[in-house]
Amino acid sequence: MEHKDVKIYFSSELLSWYRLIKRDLPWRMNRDPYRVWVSEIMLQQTRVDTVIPYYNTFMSKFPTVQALAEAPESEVLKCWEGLGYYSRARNLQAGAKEVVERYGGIVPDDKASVAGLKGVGPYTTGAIMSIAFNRPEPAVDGNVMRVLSRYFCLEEDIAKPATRVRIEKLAASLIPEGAAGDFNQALMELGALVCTPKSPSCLPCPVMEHCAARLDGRESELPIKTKAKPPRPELRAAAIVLGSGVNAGKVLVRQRPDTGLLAQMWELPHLLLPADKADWLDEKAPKEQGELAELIGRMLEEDTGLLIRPRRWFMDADHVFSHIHWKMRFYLADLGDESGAYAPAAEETVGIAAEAEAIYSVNAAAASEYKAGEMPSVYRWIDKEDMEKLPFPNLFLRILKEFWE
DNA sequence: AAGTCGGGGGT
DNA sequence: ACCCCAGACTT
Repeated sequence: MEHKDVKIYFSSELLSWYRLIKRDLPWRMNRDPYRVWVSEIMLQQTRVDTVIPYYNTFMSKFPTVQALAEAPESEVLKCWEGLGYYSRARNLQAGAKEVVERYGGIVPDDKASVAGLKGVGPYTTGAIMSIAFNRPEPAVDGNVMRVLSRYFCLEEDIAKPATRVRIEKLAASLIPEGAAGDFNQALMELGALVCTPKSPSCLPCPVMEHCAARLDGRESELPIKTKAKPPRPELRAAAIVLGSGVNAGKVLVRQRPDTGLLAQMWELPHLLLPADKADWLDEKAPKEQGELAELIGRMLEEDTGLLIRPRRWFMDADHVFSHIHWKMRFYLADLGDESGAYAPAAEETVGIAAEAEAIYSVNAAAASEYKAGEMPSVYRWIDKEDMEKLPFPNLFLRILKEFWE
């Protein structure tokens, strides 16, 4: 069969298949460009099943572009809590404000305008233009690169940006007349349900007959993708500081800086330790816990002006981001008097070693993720009800929930 | 081109 | 454990 016919076969069979079996998803209720836009932002690097409940909550809380544009940012972030990549939420709201101010609250049927919105890159531009407006623009995500790599037996590394650009041109050439939205969704639906990353199920595939990778018996070898570097480990000491007096029953939390990792989210106060102190978090070296506890206490005292006394170990927790692996140790602390001290087991050594002092001064200067002069000054005492209002990343949410149970 | 940005589910 | 996910942005 001619190459041209292999392409026509692919497009036509895939489109028919999609129109028969497509899933009934909340954002497919209609083609409201705002609904499409929100769904595509949420779906960036996030699975459909994860997004669905967030999407429903988000749309009921912010049903229109105007509603989103006018909402307090903390409410938007709270709706995004646990979904990850929080800059998506802030960029989405910035985009909503731009649509209100520049386009009268109507998402423009114009590629350049859509592409100019914050958080909207090449994929999302194509998705919005094709799904909401049925414009013949490609929408190439991980699914599409995988499906097309296999069907056409492409051996380019899909981790390279240049590959996506090339596949975009191929994808554009496959769009059937007048069916851009359905076809682009069909490609992704196939990648999500049939042509999956591992062990693709070729038998039910609507285009298996002319799939080059399958005909070569290489469907499980494609696509080719260089693997990512493993996340670097970071050791962190954290504290759950219990309030007293008017703050009895409350815990000290702080808001992160407005840029960078977990920007503007709330967290329990913590401190980065040098990488060569891995044994400090080794449970086989409990004698070091006194030093670690004193360290986090002193950092918090300096930062808050409060007299903070770590009392005992609470729990250890690991959390893995894409590029960092946090190994955390949490201490319970309170606002003790000068006589208060960390209460170690009998065999533990209490006191602050010279080494610990050195680490502390490094951290206070610049060694944590906070640059000098950017230490978070926003501390707050919260109870369980306050926790429901402020946005926390999941790692701290889990600790707080465990603490209050 | 490489690094920065979350978190969870599948295998 | 490792992989990937309806990617975008910064350097």
